[in-house]
Amino acid sequence: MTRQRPTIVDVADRSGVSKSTVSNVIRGAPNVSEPTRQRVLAAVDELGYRPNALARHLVQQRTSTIGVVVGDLTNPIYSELVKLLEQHALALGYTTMVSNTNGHPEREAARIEALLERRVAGIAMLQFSGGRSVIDVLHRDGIAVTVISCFEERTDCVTVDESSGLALAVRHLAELGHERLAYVTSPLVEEHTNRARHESFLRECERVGCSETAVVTLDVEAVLAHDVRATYGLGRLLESTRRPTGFAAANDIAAIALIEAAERLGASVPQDVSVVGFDGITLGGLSRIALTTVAQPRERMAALGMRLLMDRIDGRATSPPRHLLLEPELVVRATTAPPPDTNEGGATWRRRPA
Amino acid sequence: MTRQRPTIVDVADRSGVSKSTVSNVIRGAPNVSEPTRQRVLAAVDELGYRPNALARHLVQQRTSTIGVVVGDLTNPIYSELVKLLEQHALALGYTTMVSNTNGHPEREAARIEALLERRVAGIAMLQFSGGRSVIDVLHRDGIAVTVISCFEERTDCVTVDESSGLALAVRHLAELGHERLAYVTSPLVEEHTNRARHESFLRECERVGCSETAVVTLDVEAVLAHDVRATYGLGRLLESTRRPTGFAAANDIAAIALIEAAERLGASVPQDVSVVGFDGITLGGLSRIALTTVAQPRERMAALGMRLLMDRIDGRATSPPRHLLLEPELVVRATTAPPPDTNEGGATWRRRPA
DNA sequence: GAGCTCGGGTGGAACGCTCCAATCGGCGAC
DNA sequence: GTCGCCGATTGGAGCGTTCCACCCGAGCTC
Repeated sequence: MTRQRPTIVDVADRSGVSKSTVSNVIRGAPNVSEPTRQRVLAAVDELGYRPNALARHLVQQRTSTIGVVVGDLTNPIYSELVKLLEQHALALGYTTMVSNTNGHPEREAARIEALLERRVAGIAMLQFSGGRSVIDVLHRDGIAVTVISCFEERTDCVTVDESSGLALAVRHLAELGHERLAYVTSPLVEEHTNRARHESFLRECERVGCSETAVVTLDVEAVLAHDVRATYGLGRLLESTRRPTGFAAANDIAAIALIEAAERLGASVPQDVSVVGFDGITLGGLSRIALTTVAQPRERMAALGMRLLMDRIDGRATSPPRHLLLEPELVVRATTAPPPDTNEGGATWRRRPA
Repeated sequence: MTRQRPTIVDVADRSGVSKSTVSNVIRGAPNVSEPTRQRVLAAVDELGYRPNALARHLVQQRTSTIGVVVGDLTNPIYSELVKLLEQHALALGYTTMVSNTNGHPEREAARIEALLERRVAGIAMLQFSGGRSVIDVLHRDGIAVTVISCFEERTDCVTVDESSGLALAVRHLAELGHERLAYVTSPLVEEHTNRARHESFLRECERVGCSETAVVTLDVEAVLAHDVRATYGLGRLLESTRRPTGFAAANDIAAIALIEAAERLGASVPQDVSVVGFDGITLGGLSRIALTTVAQPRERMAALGMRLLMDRIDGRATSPPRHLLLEPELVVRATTAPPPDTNEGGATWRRRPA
């Protein structure tokens, strides 16, 4: 730590050229004779010189860093998306700076501020913690933004068609014979997205002629932490004689938490209760889980999202926001089945004694 | 994009003070009179001024960014660790820059290079993709480094005591009556770590008097993608009459993949085969998985790791690397049971016809 | 009233780079 | 022999900050 880091002039001195020439060599500019190049490269090596990106970016007035803002890195759908985005960014010569907001609005605002101060070239938002007001901040700044995996009117975005996604889920349940459906969500699902998905759920319920619906909000973390209080609400719902038999979830994690909670309450999935997730996380494919779900085309979303962002950064795209809507796909596995036969006089399921 | 971003001198001009005073206000330096402060703040607001961290960091010769290098962000244990690390960093006034290497050595080298060019204050390594040679690069650079969740002699590190972890797993299986054990790993587990865990496994097997051991290497991604070829090796092993009945895995994901593969081959867990994981990922607690595992104390690891790193960054810690060894904890759930009774003449399990 | 202190404020030299305009030496053409 | 010409090389301004040394004037002490 004592010794100073070598700079471009140290390299210049050592190789007997000007700093401009060193710069030319480093940046691979043309018009540098081969012998000079070699001499410079040798000096770079001997001194252990490493260019300072801060200085470079400062003078160039642009960075090659892209900010990625995500609400919950722990949710596999997001960690997978982040991974893909990083891959694409890297291929385009950019580095990503991932910010996890943990669902805290203040944290989100702070992280975005930090990204802007660092003059990132663009920002990919995967989720909003503090609602859409952050969009105003970003707009005012004039920075390139792309929203991925949830719809946003005012910026470029690439999402799955949520209403058709929920429609797939509801129709699947209806076709199996379910007549009383419920929408499952968690506090971690951002409000706006949640509302959109819930509305789509209701709309499709109406369309298939299902008039009885319910909503379950599960505290996913509490359920996974085996906190019994987290299942009270669901327990009450499942005890009613006209309990829902089909559940469409806002995302796979909520669906998995629902299965966990339901089974802990003594109901079996899919015999007593059917569950459809939303996202298509890899772990849902495990045969022990075998989650029927509405899968999002992650690879395409990441690729297209990065493309939109690049278009903005390069100024290729102009004012009107572009919205890309992809088609989701229903993946039928083993958490859905026909509802229990209720003709024999009421629910077949009985709450397991505590 | 057309208008220039306001700089500190724009603010100075507008508020009628020098740029030094603006700087003092922004940085919250003392010796600024209240009226002046207000005037400057007003100008900041009107112009939408946002300080440029690049310039600041350049002149200060240090950044408030910490690099986090991780092999596979998709593995829950790592995404959870990254999340925790980011949280701690944020609390200390630092921002993290997460780099996923996807297990590619060249990618890892490139990402570390990018971090160093950006003059990060320190680097937290969660995993090595290209082996430990990167440590040399980091050492030569003289940057603060802390390795978290895998042991590294030459730098500060905080890990779980792997040999005692594997010992817990093996002893648990032995106590249940298993006599033929196998070690399960995947190509994603970094070589060094893998070797250490395997050796610990063998050592403890010997200690408990189990002389028959085997190794299974599962391509986790292929198993999850339902690629039958990925289970061939395991199938052959399970067909042998002296097949192992207890499996200790290098990590939870490998354990889960083993369960998946075994069950697809027709074996039941834990009736035919017992499995112990390593990591303690949250999803392992789902009752449908109920993975018996050796849990790492993630929170403590992240907290201590960040502390070690900060000590280095602030120059508080001096030369000799500090190694923190935490005790892992055995969490017994439902993937382990006594071995099937083999006294009745051989394995009870029979391969499910294809 | 001379000398001091002290709070508030300022000028300017860095920080390490890029990039533009300018320079410099051959070298072939006239 | 002089004149462009052209490739290789260089000086220096500037990117937006921080921070140190300095300045200024008001109030205090003796």
